Amino acid sequence: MENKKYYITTAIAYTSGKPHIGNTYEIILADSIARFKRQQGYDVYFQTGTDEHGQKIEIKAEEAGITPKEFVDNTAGEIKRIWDLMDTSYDRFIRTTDEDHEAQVKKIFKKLYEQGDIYKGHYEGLYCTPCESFFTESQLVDGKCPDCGREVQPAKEEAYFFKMSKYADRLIEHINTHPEFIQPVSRKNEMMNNFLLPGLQDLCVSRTSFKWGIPVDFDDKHVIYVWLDALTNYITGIGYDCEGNSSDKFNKNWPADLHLIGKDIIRFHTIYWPIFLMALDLPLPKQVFGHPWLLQGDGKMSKSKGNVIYADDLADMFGVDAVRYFVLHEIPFDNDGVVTWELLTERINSDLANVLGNLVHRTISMSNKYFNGIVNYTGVSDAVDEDLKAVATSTVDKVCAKMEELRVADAISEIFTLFRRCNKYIDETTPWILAKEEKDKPRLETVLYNLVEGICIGATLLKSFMPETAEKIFAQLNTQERKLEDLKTFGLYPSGNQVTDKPEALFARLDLAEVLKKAEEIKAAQQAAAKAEEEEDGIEIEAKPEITYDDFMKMQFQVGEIIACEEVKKSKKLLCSQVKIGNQVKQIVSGIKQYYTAEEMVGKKVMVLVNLKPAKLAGVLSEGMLLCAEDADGNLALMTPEKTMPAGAEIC
RNA sequence: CGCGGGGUGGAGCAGUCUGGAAGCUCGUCGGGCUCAUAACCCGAAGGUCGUAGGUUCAAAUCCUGCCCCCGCAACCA
Repeated sequence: MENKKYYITTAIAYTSGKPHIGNTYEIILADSIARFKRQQGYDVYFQTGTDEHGQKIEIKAEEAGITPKEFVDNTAGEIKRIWDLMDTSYDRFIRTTDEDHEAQVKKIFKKLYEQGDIYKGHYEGLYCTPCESFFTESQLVDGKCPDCGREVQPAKEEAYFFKMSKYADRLIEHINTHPEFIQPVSRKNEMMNNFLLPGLQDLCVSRTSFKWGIPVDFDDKHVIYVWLDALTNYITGIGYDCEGNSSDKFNKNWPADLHLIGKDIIRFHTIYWPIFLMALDLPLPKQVFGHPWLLQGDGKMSKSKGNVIYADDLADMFGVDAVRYFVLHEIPFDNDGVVTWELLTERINSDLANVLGNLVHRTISMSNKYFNGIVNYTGVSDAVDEDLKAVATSTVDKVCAKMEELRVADAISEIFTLFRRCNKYIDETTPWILAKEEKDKPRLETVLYNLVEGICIGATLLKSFMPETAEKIFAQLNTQERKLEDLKTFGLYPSGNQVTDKPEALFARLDLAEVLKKAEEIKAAQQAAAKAEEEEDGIEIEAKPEITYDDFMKMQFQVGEIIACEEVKKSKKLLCSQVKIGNQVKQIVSGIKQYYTAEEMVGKKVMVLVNLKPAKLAGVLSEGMLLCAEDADGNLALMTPEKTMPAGAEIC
């Protein structure tokens, strides 16, 4: 009989830049699940890839002076390189610029249009012609364009929309009758209450504002906008054809068993994607798991802070399996995990070097020391053996149960419980004492045999999570992985087998000070690179339309003195200042809280745009604007007169 | 009242859905051991489970109010 199939996907990564360790987590998680399913005997198909279209890429490519295609070739290459480096066993790396994908997406779009699910409408809003942008009512400044300040006109841009509402009831029904569909379940209510029950809005599925995308084939002003392009990779990648000529691979693998995605895009995968599938008359994926994130210990990752952690840097320093272990272990199930150099070092030293590495090493060393590496089962057992055996043979079921719930971190913990049990067994049996008496040698042989056997069972289970390490263990023990069912039987290691005479440490212990020193070097290099990039390109200057001297003279700038300042409650960025300008005092709210404290503001002489129409910010009235210089990272510096000037002095 | 996540011994987390003796890893202290990567094993100290109420025979767990932290959104004049 053919093995049961299992189709698993990751989200496709957006090719706007190099993925950091948090992005890399997803592929490692998916790989572990895929490998484990294979170990369980499933016929697994594992797809990952890249999402390569969109305005952002068009802009980035232009900045870099290359074509969008060249740009995404670079980043997709980089992403694939990291996926490969992390030893991930995907079957296809799909790119949304792949020909087969593009061709099929066009056809799907056309089909949905022809059957009436997609209709031509228009995106309505207020349009600023010079800026070529739409704005909503709330974005306008004084009823004018927030970018250039000109008049805006009500305008319509032609766009295609997908009729979401048509399928909403069916989707609600499906979600209610398939509680396992959205994981973790806590997300289900969020989707229902926020989107489905209030009623779905039709989704805009085309754009005319940029070109870098798959053109709508019957209307080439339009390109197909992200979700219809990106989500469909899950079916186009395995050979779906909407004209009925789908491949065998598709027929076998669809529907997907698991879409593994970040928790930020659950909505797209549990609402839009199922609805697209319904429109195509295809079955829905069995499960969508929105995993939590791996976060940086010291604030958001940013290159200019130099705290971005990349998988390849980590792999260089610690090895691929150590990185895999860390990210898998650190993210329990539905809570975000944290990555810091300290935590990484702690986990590697404690779990990998001390518990696992040392166990394997000491066991092999003793086998060599006492029996020249020959591992014999002599049958001289003892009551203490029973608990070891019980733990060893029950681990497989525990691991399978955890994996069934996608609790990968817990599954790994179960395996390490076995390794810890083995270490304890050594203390219980004191092999070094047995070795002193010739009459105890048979018992000693069995003790070592039991240890080797326990390690083999653990290593087999470890293989999906740390493939390279498992192989190293098998090589050192001169054996191979087993089938999972065989792990319930204790004693399958061939008696009389010989282990290596040169055991090698699986993981070196790390010195935290040295790790931190290297981390500092990486940080410095990263900051230098970020700075160089900025200097090389200069700061992006977005040219505004030319203005006349009269236009300029309309603006009244004066020196103001901050005579009082307080934080605006309920706002992270706003400070509210009382500014003395000549004989009057104005209240001005500014988004500078992150750069200045209320106390240090007081007494400063600043440059003020005085005749700006008052507006409310976070509910507080603001009657002008404090002028600041701002760099690419958003750092601010107030403009102050270079020589002492009285409050109220005109700036011209 | 924008949305969401969180607050459990010094650190990082599990446990909360399905109330019923507060658990894991690290660290600290004490002990044991010497096969091993100063690793391993045992023991101990350390927690009003953010806070105030409520429901209950029983609350970390259910309900209500409040405080604090972190994302996102908004505001960044």
